[in-house]
Amino acid sequence: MPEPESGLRDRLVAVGVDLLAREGTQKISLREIARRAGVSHGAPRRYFPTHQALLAAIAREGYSELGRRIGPLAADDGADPRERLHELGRQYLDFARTHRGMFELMFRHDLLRGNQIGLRQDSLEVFGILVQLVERAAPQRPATVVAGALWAGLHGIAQLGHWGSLQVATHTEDLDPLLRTAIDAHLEN
Amino acid sequence: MPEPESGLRDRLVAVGVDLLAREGTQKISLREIARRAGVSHGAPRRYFPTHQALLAAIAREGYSELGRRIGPLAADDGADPRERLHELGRQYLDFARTHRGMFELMFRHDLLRGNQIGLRQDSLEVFGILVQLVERAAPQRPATVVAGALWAGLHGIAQLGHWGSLQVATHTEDLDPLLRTAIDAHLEN
DNA sequence: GCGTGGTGTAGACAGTGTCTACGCGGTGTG
DNA sequence: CACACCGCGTAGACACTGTCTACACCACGC
Repeated sequence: MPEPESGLRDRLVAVGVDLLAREGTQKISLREIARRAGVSHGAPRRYFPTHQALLAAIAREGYSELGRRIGPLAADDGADPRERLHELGRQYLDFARTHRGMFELMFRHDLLRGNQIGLRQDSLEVFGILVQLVERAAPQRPATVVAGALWAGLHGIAQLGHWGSLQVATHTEDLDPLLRTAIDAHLEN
Repeated sequence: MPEPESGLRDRLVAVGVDLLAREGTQKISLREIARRAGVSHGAPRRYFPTHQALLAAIAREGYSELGRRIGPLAADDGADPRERLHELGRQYLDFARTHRGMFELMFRHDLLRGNQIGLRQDSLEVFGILVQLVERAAPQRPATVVAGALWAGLHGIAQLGHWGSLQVATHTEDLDPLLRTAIDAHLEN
């Protein structure tokens, strides 16, 4: 339940996030969100021109949460950068596992056609942290390319792993060996 | 237009594939497919208990097409297995680029809950080819794990790359450098 | 010749996203 | 003070969706 003291806009987003986490992707229809927020189905239109715009706003909350998780890992204390990357990967996979609906929503292609600016920029912020860590862990390699390939690997592990396709590779639910393999591969040379 | 001499079942699938390629993901509703096949909206129900079942059948055509593309690469003539892997990667990315709707459909999570057997097995067939090539290219490493990580990387590049998120890493539409980085990383050591 | 079953039609139903017209309560201005 | 305005939300319509059910039609076997 969202706190009652806020504008309807924020309440709709909060209800959407909650509903998405609790009941899954197919429940977050415009009308259902409005219903749970206690308003009529036309009300959201004051703040979001379309259903997709509301979904995009909900997805941004996901990026924000993800950034909150892995942001601190960019801090430049003395910790081993490679271990940091491992931790980032674990956080990424854990987020995808515990927030499946949100994770799916965050990378829905159709959400971005109308919302090029917001969502893509949010994801770039996350990507920036990855680049920083790669720069420190493997200074001799082109950081952005390696970080890109690494992110792709991470994302693929999350996507395919929680789908069940990779169980034949790992013979277990645990994706950590794959994560380790991917990170080691990209940092080795 | 599909050939007229076939059962309705096959025609529905063919129309769906065509419609998906031509007009995108949101156009392949049950009723629209039925309309384009020239039958009433209730007809598909004779062959597919639900809309998702029809979509799953359409997705299987995608796996079949993908297998047709990369299947020949498993042939054991004298070609360099690493170059073979490159070619496989290019085919994978090209397929994802030229069949975006289909690619998206093939990995939709909600399609698999009701169709655990079919779709997942199709994807495993593709995975098997990858494992064979990895075995030949890097015999000293655990093939299934490396192949899994590699597939994840490939898939992530396709997913994120065609989304635009990775343009900051490559500064171009060309995903080949990323592909090369990923393959080299996983085979090196 | 007559049931019978496979095949497709057609209508109903609840639900969806979008659009439009309408209220209602406050704020400011003449 | 009266009045117009305006932000905010309501309510109904519309076309569309997926699913369910009852109903024709037509070929086939008894």
